[in-house]
Amino acid sequence: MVSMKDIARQCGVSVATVSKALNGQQDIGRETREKIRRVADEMGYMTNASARALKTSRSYNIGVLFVDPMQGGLAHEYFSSVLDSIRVESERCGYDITFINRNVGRRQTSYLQHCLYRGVDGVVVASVDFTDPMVLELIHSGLPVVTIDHMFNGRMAVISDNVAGMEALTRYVVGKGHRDLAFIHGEQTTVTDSRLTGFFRACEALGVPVREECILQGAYHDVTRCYEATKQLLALPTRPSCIFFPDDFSYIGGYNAIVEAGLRIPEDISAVGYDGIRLARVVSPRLTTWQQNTPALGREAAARLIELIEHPKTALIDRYVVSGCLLEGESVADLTKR
Amino acid sequence: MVSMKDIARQCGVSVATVSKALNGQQDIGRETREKIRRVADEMGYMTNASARALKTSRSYNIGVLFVDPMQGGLAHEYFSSVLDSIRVESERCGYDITFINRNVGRRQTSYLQHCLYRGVDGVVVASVDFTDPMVLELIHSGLPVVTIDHMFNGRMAVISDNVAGMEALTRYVVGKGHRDLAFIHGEQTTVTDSRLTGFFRACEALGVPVREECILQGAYHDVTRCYEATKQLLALPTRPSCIFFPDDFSYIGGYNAIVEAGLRIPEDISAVGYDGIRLARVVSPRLTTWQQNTPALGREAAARLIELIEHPKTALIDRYVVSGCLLEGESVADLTKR
DNA sequence: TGGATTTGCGAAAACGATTAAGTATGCGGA
DNA sequence: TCCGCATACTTAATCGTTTTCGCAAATCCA
Repeated sequence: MVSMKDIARQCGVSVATVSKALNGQQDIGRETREKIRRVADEMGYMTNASARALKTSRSYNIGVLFVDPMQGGLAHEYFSSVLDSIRVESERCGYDITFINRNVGRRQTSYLQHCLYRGVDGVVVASVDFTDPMVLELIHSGLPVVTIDHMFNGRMAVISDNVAGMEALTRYVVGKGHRDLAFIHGEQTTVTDSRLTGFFRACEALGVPVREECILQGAYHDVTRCYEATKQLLALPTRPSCIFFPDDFSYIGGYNAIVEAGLRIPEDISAVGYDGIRLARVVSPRLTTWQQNTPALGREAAARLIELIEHPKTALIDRYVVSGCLLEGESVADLTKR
Repeated sequence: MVSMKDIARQCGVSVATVSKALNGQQDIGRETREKIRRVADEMGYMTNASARALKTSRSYNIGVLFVDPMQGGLAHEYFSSVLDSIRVESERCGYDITFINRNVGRRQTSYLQHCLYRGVDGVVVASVDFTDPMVLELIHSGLPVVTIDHMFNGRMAVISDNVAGMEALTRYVVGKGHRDLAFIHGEQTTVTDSRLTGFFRACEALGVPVREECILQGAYHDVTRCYEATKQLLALPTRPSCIFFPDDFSYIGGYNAIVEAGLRIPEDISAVGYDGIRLARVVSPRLTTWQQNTPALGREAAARLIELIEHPKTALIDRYVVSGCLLEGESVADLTKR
């Protein structure tokens, strides 16, 4: 590896001069600077990130804590999409990302220790169990932190508008004339709570009664459980006219149950998902769903974190809400025209 | 941050002693070692990765080059699954992973330069354009490298058995009595070539003729193109009895075309995919496909790379083939029983 | 012309670790 | 008693940068 020392020797100057020339300091003559840069290029010089980080305490590395409760992990398009946009935005700003885990060498440590070990400049925390003490330790450690889809006092948060999104989706469905809704929700999490809130808020506002037996527990991304839940709903004396699924993927389970029962979507029963993953656009009939703006979610999280890292004094800590939009498919019947 | 200096002061020894005690060197007294370790724990000491890397030239960081030609990127479950298993295995061995990209600071560089910048100990190269000069530069740089699904002379490779997999899948289909096959393939890549080879090899061996008009170009992960290609196939004077799709996801396009034509799977026409992603198991009818062992692919790539890094003398460079397995669904009719 | 100021560069310390080489101590054996 | 040799530690150099301070030469102003 060619280092500044080599360039210095080649140019007949000191390493200090090389450093300053390469970093654009002002107290270097134009000619010297140009010569140094040219020679550096010719010799294929590249900064040594470790040395720089050691000296400056800035690694240009941001940690990403991304533990998914139910294995699957990146298999969920929602997560992989958010991760990818975090990566893209970080790279655009000159940062690399490092997955925060509990190993360093052959030992186990905490997430925070791993961050200290790598000297990350900040952390994006997403899709974890926000009650895990180790996660909380990290969040309250003083490191610049941005959380996704969860809020902490005094910490930056980027959140998807689950309440507003579900409220809008519900209003859309009701607007199509549906008055008997069923809701299969995911595991008990902040996100689930928000979506239920949005759902009930819309129903209440629009004067749509909700039957208790039509609110069922399913699970995100779980086709089997949603298949079961759907069968349960179809077996009711009076069938709901539209079913809300935890997400687009789990809708497949509902779809199967519905087809199996000899019913058609949307003629006999309507359905909506949540997420707006690619699958929703390609199934037939196309699924009506609420599209979360996952690219913006990741991008904003990274951008806010970097803002926080680079301008700790002026960056104001607050929550940033990312809005989604309705992805209208063909899975909701228009009852007003009948 | 508490450093070795702090521990040394606290214990009344030199930093050298602290370093050796913490790293398990032998020339330190038992009592001293224990005291130092205890104090280090109490003070919440953590190694500074930058300092260590600077001194030892080992970063315990492996680079992952993962550029997907057609955007989507991690959205493709195949890739995200491979990536995740690379990550898991690396972490198990005490390595972190860094995405290799072309930015450092606000400048553009080559992939190789980025690797030098971060001082990665080795690189896994997957899912890139293997003809890109910048990729080749990296592969031939002398850095420890493992490629996935592509082979270079003198470089370690982990590859999915596309030839054998497709051959086995084809044999299965033919075994079910199908004698008129259609094959929609993906873009021209090594992987596509291998699959076509496997397909034709099986057909030839089994004496199954293949009609020219039944080999069509589709695209991986592209529902629309496969929808079109399928329509084209269905419009033929005599319909093939089974269609091979580029992958499980693009099959959805074919499925839609088939349903639209008023045909049923597998009663009227059969279909198979490739990959074995989750979707294949949850659509109805379940898709018969070849399941690639993506967890093993990523795991082996990481394990081999680390072997190469840690034992450069003894690790033997070769190719490692990961076998998949048949994922039998309900999308292929058994014509032998008719 | 002479003093003040600016400009351009170098010397050296520091960041936090690792490691080769050196030193003090204790102990056994001849 | 003295040598030899472990044992347990310290000293000091080093990795590649950054950055403060200092200094000489050049330039400016009166």
